Amino acid sequence: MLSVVVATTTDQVSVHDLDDDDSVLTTTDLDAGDLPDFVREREQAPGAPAPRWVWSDTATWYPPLLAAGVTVARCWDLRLCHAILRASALTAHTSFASAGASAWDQPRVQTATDRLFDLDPPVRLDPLEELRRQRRTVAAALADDGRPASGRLSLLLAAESAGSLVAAEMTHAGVPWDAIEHDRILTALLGRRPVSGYRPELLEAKLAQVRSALGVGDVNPDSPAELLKALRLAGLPATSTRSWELREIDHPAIPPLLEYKKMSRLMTANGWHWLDTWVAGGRFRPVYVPGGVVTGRWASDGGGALQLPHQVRGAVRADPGWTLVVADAAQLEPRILAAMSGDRAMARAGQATDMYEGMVATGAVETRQQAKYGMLGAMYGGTQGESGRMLPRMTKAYPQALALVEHAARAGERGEVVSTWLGRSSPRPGQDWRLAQGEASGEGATGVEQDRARAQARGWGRFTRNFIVQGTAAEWALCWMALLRLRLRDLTPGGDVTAGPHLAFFLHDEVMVHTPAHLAEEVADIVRECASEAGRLLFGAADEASVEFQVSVAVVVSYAEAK
DNA sequence: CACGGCTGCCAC
DNA sequence: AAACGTGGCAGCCGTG
Repeated sequence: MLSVVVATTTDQVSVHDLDDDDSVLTTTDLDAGDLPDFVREREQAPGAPAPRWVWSDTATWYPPLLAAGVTVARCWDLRLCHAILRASALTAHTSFASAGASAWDQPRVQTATDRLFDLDPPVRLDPLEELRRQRRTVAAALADDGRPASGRLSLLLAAESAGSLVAAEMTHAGVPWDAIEHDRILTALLGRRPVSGYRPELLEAKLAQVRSALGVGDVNPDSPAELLKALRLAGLPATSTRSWELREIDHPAIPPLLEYKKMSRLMTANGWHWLDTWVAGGRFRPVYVPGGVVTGRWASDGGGALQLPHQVRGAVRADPGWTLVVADAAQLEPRILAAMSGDRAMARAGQATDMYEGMVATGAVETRQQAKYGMLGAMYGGTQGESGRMLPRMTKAYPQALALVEHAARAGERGEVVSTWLGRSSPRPGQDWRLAQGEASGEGATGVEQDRARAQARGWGRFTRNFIVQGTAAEWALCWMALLRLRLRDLTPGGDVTAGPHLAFFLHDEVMVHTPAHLAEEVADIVRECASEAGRLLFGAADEASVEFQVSVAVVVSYAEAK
């Protein structure tokens, strides 16, 4: 059963219940403030299956429900699904793809005009019409070979929508954060918190070492230009102030400088100011942006949620009586490549707990390190170093897998679109790119222009090569979380997600569940089961040729203990 | 002085 | 070891 939520004015809502052909059975008009109770009743109605709530945008509708202690089992996020369907190669032949841009193509953030007229974007949209268009478009989806492809696309839209629920619920729950422990970490590494505008004691001392080793009194180490000048004046052969370059230089100023940079980075990115800004009431509440990355990965907005440095992970601590179940999908992208290419030799390696060891065991390479760099090179398009050297070995051992990524790279070099396993498609290259390609192939093009165009083409090829793997890995992760979320929900009494085990953090191929300690082992099993099930959901029933999606699970009090 | 480009480093 | 994908973010620095 689909229930479509429509904002009729800023404080009036209509809910349309639809039958199987999307015609309206009943309509209920409500004050917006009565929506949480209405949704709660529908979700908990005995005997009736919970509806799938269709709304313009989970990020707009769901947080107020969560704040009122109401959760929903399923939804359809029209804005996120719209974006997928507009760009997908599977629906490129439909009127949905060829129509001009509409309000549904706008980003979610309110425009100045919306605020001026006190209108939320959803008020000006017609979710019911949009739903019908999307359903028709999915039904018309066709694969490359002309066969119907609505199954995969439906799964993608469901997974994307489930992801939007997970994102809102995780922001609502927050990451359990021990501010006292965070302060302890900072104080141990940097010295006590200084008054603003000053450096903490240990950082200042480190800087004094740098200055004295360089024989300068006042260089500002935070200005790359000034620092580089000082380094060169002291006779160091530096061409930049990047740590990896400085590491190669043998000079007494280098070790303290590298330490200074590390300390300084910690203070500016995740220091006391970050703590003041982002942690409140023992929770870090990042804002996740589902679909925020072209490949389908999530982005984040504020707080740097997707780059939590290992240095501060000790501050992520379960509540008393609770524990963290941290699960990491092992070698996710190589496994994804094996599964989507149908490469049987690579799939065999992918049945091992450690896929890179599996590649060694099956004789493709000699060492785990070679396997790792070889795979990264294959997926990123590396040409240099160990990656480049391993490429012929990879191609020989795993011809089908390498052919798949090479094919994607060639398509990108020609400016064509590539798609993930479930049908999310890459953007087309920008106008500058196309212009450069056109000019380089025309008469009178200089060698420099041609070289630059070729370099740009190869660059876009590396993007599309990586897109199909990274994007499909993101789809697997969405399915993993969607399944996990529903299983955890069954263990949680009442409406509030934080009353029982719940997802607290997500990072591309890793999830964290905050759970009452006595349920930790049960949760760990569920996490593993959902990983396998996500593999079957995407790639079909398990057989001897299928990849096993292994996860390493740690039951810990502090995030620093995981991995 | 607001803004955007650049540098450098963090995560996967 | 160094350069090969996706991002966020702080601070610097030039520009209008």
